[in-house]
Amino acid sequence: MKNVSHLAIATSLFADPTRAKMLQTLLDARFHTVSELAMSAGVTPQTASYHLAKMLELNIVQVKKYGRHRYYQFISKDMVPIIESLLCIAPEEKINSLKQFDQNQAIRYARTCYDHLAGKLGVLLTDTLVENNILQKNEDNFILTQTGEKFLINFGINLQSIRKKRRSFARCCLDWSERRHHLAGALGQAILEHLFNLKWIVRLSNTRAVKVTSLGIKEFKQVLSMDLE
Amino acid sequence: MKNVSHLAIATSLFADPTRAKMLQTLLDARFHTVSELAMSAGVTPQTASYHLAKMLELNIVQVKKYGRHRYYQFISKDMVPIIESLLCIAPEEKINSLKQFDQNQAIRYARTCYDHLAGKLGVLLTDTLVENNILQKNEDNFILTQTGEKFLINFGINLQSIRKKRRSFARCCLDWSERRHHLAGALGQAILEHLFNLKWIVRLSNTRAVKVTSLGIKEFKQVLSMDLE
DNA sequence: CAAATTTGTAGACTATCATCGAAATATGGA
DNA sequence: TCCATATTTCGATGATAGTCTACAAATTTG
Repeated sequence: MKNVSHLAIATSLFADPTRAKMLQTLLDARFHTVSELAMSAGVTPQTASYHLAKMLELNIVQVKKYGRHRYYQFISKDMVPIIESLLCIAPEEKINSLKQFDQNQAIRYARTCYDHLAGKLGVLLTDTLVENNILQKNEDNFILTQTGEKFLINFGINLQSIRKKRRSFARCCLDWSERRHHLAGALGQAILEHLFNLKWIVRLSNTRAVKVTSLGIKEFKQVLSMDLE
Repeated sequence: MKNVSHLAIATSLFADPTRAKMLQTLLDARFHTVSELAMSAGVTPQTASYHLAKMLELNIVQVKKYGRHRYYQFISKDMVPIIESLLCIAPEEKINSLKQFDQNQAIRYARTCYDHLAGKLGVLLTDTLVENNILQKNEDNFILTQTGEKFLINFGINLQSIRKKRRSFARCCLDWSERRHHLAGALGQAILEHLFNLKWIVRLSNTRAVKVTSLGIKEFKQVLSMDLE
């Protein structure tokens, strides 16, 4: 290969449909085997292996070996906002089947954006926190109000340990499907984890979409006045 | 083309070395002709024309016609942080000639990041504004202090008109060459424009690198205590 | 009006990349 | 130890994209 612009090398990672599918699968922050990634991308394990070798070479995934299984995961969260912002400028995807439509709707409704909640639910939750004066929007960040501190402590969030983390506390993340901001950062991560622990939402297999449980529907309404029905 | 991931479509724009070069040229926010872009990318005008057609189709550039010249420019600033963040994950570029080394140094030293100042100088200026209590860093934003308001008004910045703009006021932008933040947003734009107007810095031909003038060296030192020698 | 310049289009060519089948390697289980 | 499973490697193949030459179209200049 000739002397090539490094921008092209970086983006060529995403510029193949198969790799793009695999990368979006990896956005659920879980470990995935070669076979799983092959299935989700609709290619053979040989093809998946070829692509994973490329991503290893360019240091965007890491691999852990357990017996004959290889578990792949993103090396760093830095990829996440890049991928989300690339999705913001991506053209609309054509839907060719009912299954694809359902999957698309599910992803748009509620998904993990690596370690925080995104989609319609993520944006609605963020809006609700702002409307209830728990958070205040300030350009590309959210500020936690005093009212909000009380509420979150009461809700079960350990603010002290979150504040110790060396990362953005309450960052805005531009939601590609809603084209508005949802809450990211350490607080976004803590809230997502807490929602899983409370079982208001659950993970699904083979997708980074998440499902609101019956309990969740009830509790979102009771605790946050969010009507999800 | 088969049913393709929209992420791949979006990123394929950047994933070709020629297009990547053209896009980085366009990052200087100026209009460029087909011939200019062809030259900066090292291809024939026909090849440049082919690539520009693709970018037009995917709505990232706009074209204005004046006689037989076609002037291309980015449609939106939204591409800029995406490109900068992609450059953050890009591998280091190999330097094969002294000229390339000089160009690389110039770009790293001081460049326009579409409409604000980036590079070593951009980060140093930002640091200086923070150290002198003109700005305060707050996660992904800067806050203008009262001291800072007085300073900037005195410096010749029209804060009132900037505040009216519907965009981020003083956003952080991650500098790919320094791997630290420089000031972006409406304030970043105003300061860059003002530095051009004061002739402390000047644009160069065929590059988005900017040059600090002799006057600029003097004034940066006198007004901001920045030693650029 | 002819020549020059800029840009776009068509077609051919080349290089590169992604794919899979077959086979090899590594590991686990019976 | 043999068989099964997961993954990687190799080689072949086909598809696609980017390139340039040649030419056409639009506009400007002399």
